[in-house]
Amino acid sequence: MSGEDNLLRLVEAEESDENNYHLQDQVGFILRKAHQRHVALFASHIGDLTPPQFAALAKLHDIGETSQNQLGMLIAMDAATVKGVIDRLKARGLVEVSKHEVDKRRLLVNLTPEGREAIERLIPLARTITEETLAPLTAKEAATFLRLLAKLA
Amino acid sequence: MSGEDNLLRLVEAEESDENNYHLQDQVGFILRKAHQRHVALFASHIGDLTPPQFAALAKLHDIGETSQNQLGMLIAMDAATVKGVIDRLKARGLVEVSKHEVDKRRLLVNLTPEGREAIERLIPLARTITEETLAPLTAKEAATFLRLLAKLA
DNA sequence: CTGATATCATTTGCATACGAATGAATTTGA
DNA sequence: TCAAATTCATTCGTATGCAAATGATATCAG
Repeated sequence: MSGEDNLLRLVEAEESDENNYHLQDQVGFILRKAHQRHVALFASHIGDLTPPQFAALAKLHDIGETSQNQLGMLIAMDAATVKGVIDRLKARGLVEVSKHEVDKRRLLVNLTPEGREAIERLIPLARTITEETLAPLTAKEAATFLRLLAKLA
Repeated sequence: MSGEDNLLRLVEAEESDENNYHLQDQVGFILRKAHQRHVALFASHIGDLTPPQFAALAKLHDIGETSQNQLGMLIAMDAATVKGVIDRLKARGLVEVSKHEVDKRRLLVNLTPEGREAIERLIPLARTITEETLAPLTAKEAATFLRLLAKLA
């Protein structure tokens, strides 16, 4: 096969690195898969609560009563999404809501005693999930990864 | 304030690093936010296609006709999810489906000419999206990040 | 050859996730 | 002060994402 033939093959089959788009190398695609893996790990340890539900309970445990909107800000959910999450936690008796006395637009959300018991029981499991998610990395790699990931988020 | 008072405050308020759980430092939470940011960037450049839809078209462009199930494997979607994605792409005329002649269980999926035109037009935009997603990192950091992220995914 | 097993696709149900529109309440600014 | 702009929450529509159940087809094992 001549050099021209090789060049022709490259061009026609788009095999050169510059012309060929590799989905599996794109940051967005790998980010989506890494996120999927984490969610699956989470579900394997905490089957009756989703990561967003856990995030809501953990944040309420951390900061105490707050408005639904403010909670959404803190756990990176828009208003429509946080409403659904809180509705489901409320239906299960893990949070309770009340009207803000002064600002009647606001809906205050707080843990119930059951919610507090649940989140305190689950936090150790969450630490395990974090460890397992990072298990493919060495401690040093994990620290580097978290630093860079935080810059992207 | 005495030393005992300080210790007491630490214990009661759970302010020690070991007792306090910081949601915003957990890899799962940051992973979710980084993914959200990428999806938003994607939408700002490619408004009429979602990342999963783009992934399906890009993979079909890469490997040609394949079964719906096989495509799902390649783009990390379960059977139920990939069906919805393909249904919507089909409704827009970007892919077409046909029965496998031998194995009657399989549904073959392929790009239409319109789908091919679309994905070839969009791939340059996807490269830009990848660049913008990684923009907070230096080139060296981005390479490190992608290497570690791939180990997690 | 045939019953057990496995694979492919579909459907249902539930849970994010977000844009857009809406209504109620509050804050701002001229 | 009071009309305009903003904020908070809700609702609707669309799109993943996955578990579980189901039906059709194909493969395997005895």
